[in-house]
Amino acid sequence: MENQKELYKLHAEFCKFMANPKRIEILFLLGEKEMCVDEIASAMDVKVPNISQHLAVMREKGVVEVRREGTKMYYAIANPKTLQACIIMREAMVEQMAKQFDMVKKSIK
Amino acid sequence: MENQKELYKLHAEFCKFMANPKRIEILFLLGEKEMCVDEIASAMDVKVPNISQHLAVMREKGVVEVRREGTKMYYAIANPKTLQACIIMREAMVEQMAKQFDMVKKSIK
DNA sequence: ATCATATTTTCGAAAGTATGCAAATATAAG
DNA sequence: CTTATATTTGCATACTTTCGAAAATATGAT
Repeated sequence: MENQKELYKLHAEFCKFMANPKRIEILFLLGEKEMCVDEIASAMDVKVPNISQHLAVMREKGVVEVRREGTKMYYAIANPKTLQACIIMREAMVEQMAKQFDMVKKSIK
Repeated sequence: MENQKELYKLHAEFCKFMANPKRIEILFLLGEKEMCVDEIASAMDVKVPNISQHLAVMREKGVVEVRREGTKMYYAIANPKTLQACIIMREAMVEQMAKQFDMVKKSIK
């Protein structure tokens, strides 16, 4: 029964990668194709060390996988379900915002 | 183009509710049925004010909705997609753990 | 009004996270 | 071996999150 708590802990730990806008942007970029660090950095207009740190977070959690090619490190999404879940979560957010906007509209008129 | 960044910010903000094991547990509890604060608190064996704080986070983000009945506040999931996405995210995590475990096994023998 | 019950808010301490920059490391090519 | 390029690490600082205890608020019943 107490293992449940441990599972929720792991689950939250895994999901923490989504608590930062840059990491979500990285996930969507990698959804298109695998990319190396400086490609991601210039696509996002963010400094390389910062991207590298965010990739480290995603790597530790097993969200992305990495492959070396010469001096370059190519990052890719480890499991497409991660992106799928992220997209559904965004849909839920957008639907919720629409719902709340509707309520505001109705309370005005 | 810069609106993209704003969307990722909102997306991350919304997803932050998943960055805590107790909030994930609350989401799964509410997936079964709507519940009031002290029901959730005793189901989870956590102090009521703490649950109330977590529910406030989830309310602000629009993850849960609330309905008053006398002195009690009944909480429910605002959009079932939120739970669906959360379940898929957990599947991704479990699959990833299995994959990593396999790699460890192979590197031992 | 007063009281009991349910919930929320506020405060402060401890722990955790984000960011930028400089320094360190790893690989490839000359 | 030296240099150039790509990436990671360390560290200081600022910011955020979590939680418990106590105080505040809201509703319903006496």
